Amino acid sequence: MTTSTAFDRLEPRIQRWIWRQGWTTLHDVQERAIATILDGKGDVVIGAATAGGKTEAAFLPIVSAITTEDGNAPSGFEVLAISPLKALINDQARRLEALCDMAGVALHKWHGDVADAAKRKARRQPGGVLIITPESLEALFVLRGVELPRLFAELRFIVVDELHAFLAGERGIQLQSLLHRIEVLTRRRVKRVGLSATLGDMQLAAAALRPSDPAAATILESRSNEAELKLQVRGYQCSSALGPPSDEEADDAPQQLVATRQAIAEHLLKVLRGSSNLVFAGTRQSVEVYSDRLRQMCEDASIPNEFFPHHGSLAKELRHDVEARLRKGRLPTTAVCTTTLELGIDIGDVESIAQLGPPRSIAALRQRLGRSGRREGKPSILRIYIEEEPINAQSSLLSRLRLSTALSVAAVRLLLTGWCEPPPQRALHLSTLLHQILSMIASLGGAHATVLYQTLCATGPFGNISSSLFSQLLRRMGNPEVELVEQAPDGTLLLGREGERVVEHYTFYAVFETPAEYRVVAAGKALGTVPISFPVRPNDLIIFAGRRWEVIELHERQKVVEVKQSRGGMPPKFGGDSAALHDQIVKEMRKVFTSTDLPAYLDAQARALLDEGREAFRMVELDRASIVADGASTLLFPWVGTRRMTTLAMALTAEGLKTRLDDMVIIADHSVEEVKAALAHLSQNVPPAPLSLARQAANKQYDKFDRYLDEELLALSFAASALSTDGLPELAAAMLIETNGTS
DNA sequence: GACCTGCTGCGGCCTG
Repeated sequence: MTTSTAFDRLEPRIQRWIWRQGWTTLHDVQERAIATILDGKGDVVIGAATAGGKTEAAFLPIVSAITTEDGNAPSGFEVLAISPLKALINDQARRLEALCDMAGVALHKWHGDVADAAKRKARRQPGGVLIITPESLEALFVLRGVELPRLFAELRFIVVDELHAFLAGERGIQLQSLLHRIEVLTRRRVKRVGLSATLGDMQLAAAALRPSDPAAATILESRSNEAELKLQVRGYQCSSALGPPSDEEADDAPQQLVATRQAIAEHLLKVLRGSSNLVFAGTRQSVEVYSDRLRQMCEDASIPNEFFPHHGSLAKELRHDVEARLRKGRLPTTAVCTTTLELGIDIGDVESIAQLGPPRSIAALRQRLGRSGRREGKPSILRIYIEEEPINAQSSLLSRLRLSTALSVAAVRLLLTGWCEPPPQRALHLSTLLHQILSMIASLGGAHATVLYQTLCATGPFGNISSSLFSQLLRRMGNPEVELVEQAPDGTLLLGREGERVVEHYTFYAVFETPAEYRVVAAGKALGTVPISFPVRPNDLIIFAGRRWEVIELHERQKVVEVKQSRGGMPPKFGGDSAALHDQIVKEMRKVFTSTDLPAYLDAQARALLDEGREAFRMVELDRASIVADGASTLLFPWVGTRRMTTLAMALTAEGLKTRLDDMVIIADHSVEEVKAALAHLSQNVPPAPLSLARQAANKQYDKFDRYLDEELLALSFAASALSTDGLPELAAAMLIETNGTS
């Protein structure tokens, strides 16, 4: 440690803690973070891989700074640390305990599972570090508004863990709003430190950390070398003659799909057995199918099972068992999982990653890849498995294009260039703004409209809300049909009847919606939850938690499904929205089709599939045309992402066409000539306003509090978040030119 | 045809 000047600047007790860890050097990013956090005035973003020492990089200097400040017991929290998961708070607290202890700094964890007594104690004697979820912080604002100025009077640092998890979505805006409201009540700017995975442009992380002044942040990225990448894309296209389909699935899935899954499962068993791995299956249903199949195969071969399911609808205990087994690393363990194992939960290093089905987000793919090859000298291993259906002369063009194969190749090409999606463009977030208005009124015991606007919009994170739109929203909230707020004679806004009902319920604090569910219980033990929308009746057979069950009883009132072990069954359908594709990925797919190289990372079957796709692409001259007749309908290939596809389809609808949307294609129930006429009109005119397109869309309720908005507010919200008419005439024109160019 | 996250106060009962 003799060469480290950063080390010398730490408080002696912190230095002693470092010695005690047996560390001989500090990571490069830790060295730089110590200097930057102790010196600088501004914010800091620390970017490093999972387990890259980010937590220590932030907390060594921060704890050092608050110990040296004064010897007296503080009368308020000095550090506010926000984390997106309860499990991460527990991990974090475990890692920081000894450090804080040694430095004489208090450490309080605070989330829904923390005992009431500990929370009361923290409120009575606030000090040191508070680690908390956004929802629990929200609850503090709503329930303890009067105490907050005292609790945060001595605040010196705000740390946001897993900052990248807050980049998109309502939860991120909620967090920005809460942090801003803290600075409003303490009347000073508090230094923010964000800890993030290194994904794409780190300036975007700085903007999420402090939207009002991203330039004030210093960005520190870990310089650690990335591991070598070993990569394979494996194609599967089985006819029904191959593989023994399991009898139970045969009713639901086509025979060849069952055979394909069998072939993929056999390969997974062969290459993954004996080591620890993660298999990202894409959907919870697919997790259930594969983990059940793999367990069955182990049993049939009389070998111990190493394959376990992990997804958000499984009971906490079951998930913890899998995480602990991976972390301990004594037994070979493969988790078949959804995005639940993408975030920084400590599961140690794994040998390889498998991705079932084409990746739809490069950011997520990079995040997954970061889970393997972390040990010195070990490569990252990624296998992508693709299913395509058998084709014949009658098959549709969309099947013959082998879109899953092309998408996988496009994703790998982008992964290798280092590109990844930026977070989606800023939306209006009216649902969360409505929530924050209610929260502020509850917290302050009433507030004037100008204070709300000033705090949340003029200086806060809802900066793209005009004062007239804000008034429109407030009027709606005060509408006698809605009754969220009412106005006192002096103009102060108070909670209305419905407002009180909503705010007083404990479900108020989270800004995201969760569907109603049944709990699944076997012999008194919780297995997890299934959506209410999934029909279950007594005697039904289901696959759940990687095993097979029979439903004994359905307790409708308690929302409990009782099951017992059984044979056979179907996995539940969990539902969900479809994922959006970014422009860049679809653009890259077109390049994959028009180029001729066969990358070495494709196996023989995947090469054959890619060849077939390219052949189909050339046959209909998609390299020169974007509009293809397909029976009575016409297919449009704009080669743009979901957002611009949606906009184009809605613009065509406004031109009087009947259209449907697929991933890569718009299907119009019209002749090529009619489609061309509509495109020509779009290309020659000022694009329609997104709002007027949005007004014709059905089902615009997406977010938790959208149910309180009227049609016009919903249309505004939908237009801002789902549509983009930028370059629409040019897109229409380009599609026509290419098409006409062929004649 | 995708995924994930989170939550308070209080009444009632049991144990030492």
